[in-house]
This record gives sequence, structure tokens and C-alpha cells, in this order.
Amino acid sequence: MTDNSVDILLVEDDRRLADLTAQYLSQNGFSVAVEFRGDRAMARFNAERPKVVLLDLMLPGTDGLTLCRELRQIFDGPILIFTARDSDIDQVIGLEAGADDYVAKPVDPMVLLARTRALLRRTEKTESRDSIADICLGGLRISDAAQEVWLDGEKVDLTTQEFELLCLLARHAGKVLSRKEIFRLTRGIEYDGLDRSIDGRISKLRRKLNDSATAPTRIKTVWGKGYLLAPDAWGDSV
Amino acid sequence: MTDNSVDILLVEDDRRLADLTAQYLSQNGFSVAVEFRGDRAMARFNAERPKVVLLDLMLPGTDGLTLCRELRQIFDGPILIFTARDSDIDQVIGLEAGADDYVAKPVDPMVLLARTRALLRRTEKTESRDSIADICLGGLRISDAAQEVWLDGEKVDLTTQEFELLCLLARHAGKVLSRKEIFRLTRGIEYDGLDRSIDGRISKLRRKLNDSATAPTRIKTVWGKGYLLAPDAWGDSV
DNA sequence: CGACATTGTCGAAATTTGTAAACCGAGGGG
DNA sequence: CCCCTCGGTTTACAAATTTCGACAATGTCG
Repeated sequence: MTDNSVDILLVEDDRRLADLTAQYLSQNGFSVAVEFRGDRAMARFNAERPKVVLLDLMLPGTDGLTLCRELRQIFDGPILIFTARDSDIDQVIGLEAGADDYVAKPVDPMVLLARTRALLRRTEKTESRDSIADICLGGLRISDAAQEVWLDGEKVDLTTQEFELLCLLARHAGKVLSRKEIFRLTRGIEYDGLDRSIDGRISKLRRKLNDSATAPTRIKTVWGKGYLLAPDAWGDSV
Repeated sequence: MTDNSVDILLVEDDRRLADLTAQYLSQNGFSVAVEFRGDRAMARFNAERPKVVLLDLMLPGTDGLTLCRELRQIFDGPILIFTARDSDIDQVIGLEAGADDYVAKPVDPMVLLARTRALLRRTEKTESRDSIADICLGGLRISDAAQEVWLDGEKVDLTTQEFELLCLLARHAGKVLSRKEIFRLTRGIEYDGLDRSIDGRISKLRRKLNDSATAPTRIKTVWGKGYLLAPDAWGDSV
């Protein structure tokens, strides 16, 4: 899944600084991709799939803060803002925009490295849920390897896309996934805001899993947000 | 939810600064415990079980850095160091010692708050999986995981927003929440002062929970302030 | 008791979702 | 090559949910 992706996406318009920083990070074991323009950053993010994003705020094209908010919609990993704008209120705004850290320029690359490491230390600890054996939730068993799903001992016949969607929801059981995220993670393209294919697939999935839209026990709708797979709310293990 | 534990443990020997900081954090919805001595910090941590630790480095008793490393052995949650020692190398050492963030004194409490929130945002996202205890108040049971509400054994059918609102009130049961706060926490936008959607939702919630506006037993109106969810054993004095 | 501010409730308009039916393109026989 | 099937997408419309303003009811203060 997350194979040929770089570790760090560095969004910075000052090329000399960007090169220096990238070089330092590379020397310390990270693979780095550099993007100079704000308006290309999202596309670049999609292409590179980095673990961390280091973001300058003053960018040609899109504003860095806007970028941060957009990124946050589809990216769970750490975002670090580093910028010349350094007032207290700027920091607060940056952090409220969804950034994990905010450092003022000029910044010693060593500090940037230490902070990046601190962020990764925190996120990598929890992200060990990628390619495991089976996922079991209530009467549901999802075999990732065999691409099969069993419900209360009965095998459920799902199409490829239905299976992908169920897997995705299961891997993030209990968390709401927006259509935007679902689009990105299953098809790698941007959600245009009016596509209904996800809804249709959810509808079919619900039928096959004996679930209903009005009183769902497994796949729940969070109005205005997205869908979520309920974790084992059915009594057994906690 | 974790109940009788505080949100934040503040370890700081300057009492005036500690009080000021603690007060500011309290005003913004966090419960805070303050510890002045480094050598008592570990014991205090065990007693309080906070979600976050804010740590000064210059302390009587144990050194802050040592404390940080020890703490890290038994504590997975966020540790934020804030100190007067501010060289780049100090930062790196602090972060390598296991801290999640490092800010230089003097620091605006607003910034400290924003950074604490950023840290909590990141850890709570992943920790919500195993701490899915239900909230129970009188005959009311709110299951955050399953997004379900039960009243006296009967399941109550709520919409997403109604559920969000009830959850919010329940998490702060006994505390008045202004429309401004409710707006910010449920929709992330500012309250314009004349929108009535909250009131409308409260109205519907009351009906579904068999509560009345004129003689409320659960959702009480605090005139000119906002709403609050009454814990069960309550008369009417506020 | 007014004058004013705040809250309760209703319903129309706008937004979002559920779902069935139409559509489309890629195989797979015949 | 044509026809058929199947998975997948798009369209269309109904249903559900939310927003937001109107207006009555209620509370506060002088």
C-alpha cells in the first residue's frame, strides 16, 4: 500500500532554502520531495503520498493556510508549518487550521529534523494497521488475503469495489470517513463533490450485509460528514 | 470517557506563572492539576492520570529532562516542554528525550493552549478506539462508539446533529455551554448572534427525550447564557 | 405595568442522502 | 461480429435532515 512513497513533502518557494533543508533531511535518512508552488501542492501530495508535510505559508499560488485546511480533509498524518510569520496569533491560527506544529523561520535544520522525528514517533506508533490477517467485527469477518467476507458463518458475495470499500471502513472502524477520503484512498483521485457512486455502493453493501439505512447497525451515516463502520458495539470484546 | 482524571498536569515551580497558566487553561475547558516540585511529579502523575503533561525544565528536586525520560517509560500521551532554555540544541535534546513539543518561555498562554489542543487532537483521534465507555446520566445512556442513545431501556432515534449536540452537553454535563461554544465545537464556525438553529435542535431533542422547555429535567436553559445537561441528582438551583 | 431582550416552536427552503433505473464499457460465448 | 452478462457509474427522483427566518411566548429591568 504505502510503498514507493516518500517520507516527507516539503512545500517551500525559496529554492535555495528548500534544497538545503531537503539535503539535510536526506542525509538523516528521510526521502524528501520538494514542491515550490502552493497551487500544485495538492496534486503533488497525491502523487507522492508522503508521511509528513512540511509547509511554508507564503507561497505562490494557493495560500499556505488554505492549503493546510484542505490537506487536513484528506490527510491524517503530521503537518508542520514553518514560516516567517511569527506572531503568537499566527501560531494559534496555524495550529487551529489543523497543523501539528508551527516553527518560525529562520530555523536550524537540526531543529526541523528533531521536530519531524517527534511527530513521526507519535504517528507511526499507531499506524500499524495496514496489511494484517483478518478483521473481525461482531459477526463480520473480513479476510484481506482471500478477499472474502463472512457474515455469521455465511459467505457474502461482494464485488471488488464493494470489498474495497468495506475493507477501508473496517480498517478505520469507528472513525468517520468522508467521501473525499474514501475517493482518495480507493481510487486515488479527487472527489468532485457531486459524485454519487459511493452512496450507491454503500446502499448495495448495506443490503448484502443485512443492514438498513434508517436503523443501521453496521454502516452508519454521519450526515454532512460521511460513513463509518460501527466497532463491535455488540457486547463481546472491549 | 476518562472521568475523575484531570486533563492536564502542569509541572512548574514559578507559582505565579503556574496559577496564571492553569487559570487560563481552565477557562478554556480543561481541568488542570499543578505540581511545583520535580521530585514529586511522578507521584503526582500517578495520582492524577492526566491526558497531557506540560513540563518546565528548571525544577527543584529532579531535573526536568530526566523526568521527561522517566515519564516516557510509563506514559504514551503527549508531553510538552516549556522552558527558558531556548537554544536550538536544547530543543533537540528535549525532543529526543521523548517530548512531543518544546516551546520557549515566556509564552503566551494562548499559544500554550493552541499547542496543547493540537497535541490532544492527534492523540485523541487514535485513542478513541479503546476508550469507548458509555456516558450514563440517570436513565440516559449515550454510546459514543455505536452512535446510539438509550432512555430508560428504550432506544431513542436521533439525527446526527442531535446526537452531536447531546454528546457535547453530556461530555460537559452540569456545565453551561453558550451558543457560541456549541457552534464552534459542532460546526467549527463562529456564531453570528442571531442564528436559531441550536434552539431548534434543543427543542427537538427535548421532545425526543420526553423533556419539556418549561419544566426541564434534563436539558436546562440558562437565560442569557446557554444550555446545560443536568446530572440526574439535581434540584433546580444553579 | 410597559419596553426590551431572549427563548420556544413552527415551517419553508436548501442541502444531503437512499435507491432504483438507465447507461456504459469490458469480456465471453455463439 | 453480434448479443448477452456483469460490474460499475451516472442520473433522477423521493426521503431525510438541516438551516434559517417568522412570530409567539416568556423573562428581565426600570
